[in-house]
Amino acid sequence: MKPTITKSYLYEHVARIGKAISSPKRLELIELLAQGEKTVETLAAQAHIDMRLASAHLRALREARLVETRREGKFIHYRLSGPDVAQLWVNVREVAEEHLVELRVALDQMAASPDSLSSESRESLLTKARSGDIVVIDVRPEAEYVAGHLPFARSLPLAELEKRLADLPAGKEIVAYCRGPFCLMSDEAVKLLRQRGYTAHKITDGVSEWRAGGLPIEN
Amino acid sequence: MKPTITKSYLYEHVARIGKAISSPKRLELIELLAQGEKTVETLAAQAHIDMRLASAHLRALREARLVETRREGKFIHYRLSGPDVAQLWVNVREVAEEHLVELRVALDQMAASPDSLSSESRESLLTKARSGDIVVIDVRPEAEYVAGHLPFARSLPLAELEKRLADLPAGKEIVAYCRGPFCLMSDEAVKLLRQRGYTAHKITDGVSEWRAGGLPIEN
DNA sequence: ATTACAATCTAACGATTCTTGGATTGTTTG
DNA sequence: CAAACAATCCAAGAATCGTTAGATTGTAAT
Repeated sequence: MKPTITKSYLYEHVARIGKAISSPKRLELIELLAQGEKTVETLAAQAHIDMRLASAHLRALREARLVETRREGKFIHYRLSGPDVAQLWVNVREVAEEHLVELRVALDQMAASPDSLSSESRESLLTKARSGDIVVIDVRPEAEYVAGHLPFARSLPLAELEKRLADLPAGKEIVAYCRGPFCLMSDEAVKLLRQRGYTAHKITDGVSEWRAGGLPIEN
Repeated sequence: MKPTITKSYLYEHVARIGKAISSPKRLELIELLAQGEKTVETLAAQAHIDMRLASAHLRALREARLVETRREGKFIHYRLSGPDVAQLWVNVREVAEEHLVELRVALDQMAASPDSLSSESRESLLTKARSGDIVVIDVRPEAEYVAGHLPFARSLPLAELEKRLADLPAGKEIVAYCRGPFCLMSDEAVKLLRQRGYTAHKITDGVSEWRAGGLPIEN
């Protein structure tokens, strides 16, 4: 039996996307997947949830066609079904930041600790990084760096930062970034670097925000 | 008692936006409000739902801060809280069209009846309208035209089209538009015009899509 | 004041959704 | 074949959501 094509039939399908992004856990999974393809296990670990719960949420995302899967041995790798999905996540988050006061104060409160370079434009950061004036470090897990990173950035995962401090030039200004405005890894990195006498800042942009701004991503 | 600022607290707020757009009815209301501010009564009528149900859905949208209200006598006018909300609607709909096959076939089936100028670019349409090669008509209710319309378009609501046919130049090509890809008013207008011997086409763009494409809106 | 009417509020039912626990499938390795 | 393990499936209780009906609020007109 064919579905009757009414107006409400069309809206129902769009609402499937809305339902998919109506759960905090699923949004977190989408943000994690925006950093690159991951297995259910790593997704569950990084979102701090049970693997069975992660699987259930991923099922919902897959039914809304926002994610796709690929089997490799006994692992199943999930990925976003397109760059537009990461773009949608950024878009929804920006609308939330614009209109929900509670969210804005929470973000301000977070950003208060290590001052971020919010004033700095993306382009000027790019030219400074190109010229070598600053060193841009990607503090996410290395796998995410490999999947795509900001131009001129080098990988220096937060977990290894302490033992790999020697890799960093002494005098230069360090700029750290991670998964985006909701991610705290760059804050921790900046805190650590300042304790060791470095001049360090963070930017709130992640790869998705950078790409949404129309700027290039290296691979 | 202050809310604890955890990661999940942030995602919960973004999910409020997701929840707001997870209902077909609410999406339809958002699309209607994207055409301009409206009272609860007109919203209920145009969405073909009970006023009390419309009120309940509008309440949900207001709690997610996607709409705002203004009282005028015994009427309460609702409007989107910003242009970014209309943009979000377009964005979500585009993601749905991209990934949900059922939606795409339904749209194709609809667009089959009066062939649309999908091939035509927005810019070339704009230049043809400016030069007077074609006549662009806005077949939405006049109030929506007043709230904002495509450049060089004239208002010719579907309800009045039949008695105001004399307003249209005989030889020229007519291009009709309405609220967007989900709206059928332009299809009906084209059907009527062709029956009367006019050369008529439709474009699926509405004001929101036009604006999302970076093009100007007159007022 | 009384009436009319737009809009909201309250209550309640059925239908979903979220989450957890236990069982099951599918693949690799010994 | 058996054991180990990633991932899914299934079932069930708690919580939330969508919808309808009736009652209520607030403003304007008579």
